[in-house]
Amino acid sequence: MKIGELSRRTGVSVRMLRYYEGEGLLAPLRTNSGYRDYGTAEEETVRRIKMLGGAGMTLETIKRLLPCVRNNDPAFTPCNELRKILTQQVGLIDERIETLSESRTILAGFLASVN
Amino acid sequence: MKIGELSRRTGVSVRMLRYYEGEGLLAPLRTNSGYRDYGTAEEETVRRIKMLGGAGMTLETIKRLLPCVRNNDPAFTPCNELRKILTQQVGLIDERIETLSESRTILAGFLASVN
DNA sequence: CTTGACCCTCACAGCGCTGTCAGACCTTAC
DNA sequence: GTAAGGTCTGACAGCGCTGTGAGGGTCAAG
Repeated sequence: MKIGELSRRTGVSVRMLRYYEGEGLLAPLRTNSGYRDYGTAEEETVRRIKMLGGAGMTLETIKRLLPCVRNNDPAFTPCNELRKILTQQVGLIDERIETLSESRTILAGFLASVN
Repeated sequence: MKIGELSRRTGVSVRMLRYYEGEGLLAPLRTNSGYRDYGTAEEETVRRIKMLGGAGMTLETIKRLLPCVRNNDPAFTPCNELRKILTQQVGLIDERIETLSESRTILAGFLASVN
């Protein structure tokens, strides 16, 4: 399928689909005239990228994760990197939450002192 | 005092001090030769900017907040905007934490499914 | 064969900082 | 007077996306 259709199906903008490719996350075939030609597998890949991105992952990180994901369908293939990356990501998120919580405390303190 | 000294005293880089000025958060005097000349009040302002920034605020937001802060010393002067802005900021942080928590849940789910 | 919808590549812009570099002047002290 | 160190302005770069626009092919239907 062409890029417009894939975009409609996945809800990912055409711009972003091309960007994924530039970042090495997708490698669609090309027609003679140069049009990108995506298969069903690519569609699934895009869905996963979207999902992982929605979980706050960088494309760079997703890229590292994709080899563990591309193979079979319903769940993830547990390759060596997988657990490691996921664990790192959770740690990263925890840090961010921690930072935000501290900020929240500070601001809430200010707010309380203004009462 | 000159910018270098202020930088040393506050721990804010020279670059950032100039940036604050460009954003309208500081307005130091100038010597005849064009050097910035900061007073004690400015130093205190920089400390506050740093603190509020550390609490996750945008310079833009801090700028709106400063008029409520500049006047007296130990705490904040409760001007009309103050409560409103602080409340907004706390709300913003809560949203971000919420988003991150959702991401965390998703990733933790993946991680669990890999076990 | 023309029109419209789609596709291509390349590149600029913006978010909110922050570092760094270039080219040039000022100040202090020897 | 010279040298070192501080300051000035201006501008480019990077983070990780994302939209938008220009300029130009492609494909299908009428």
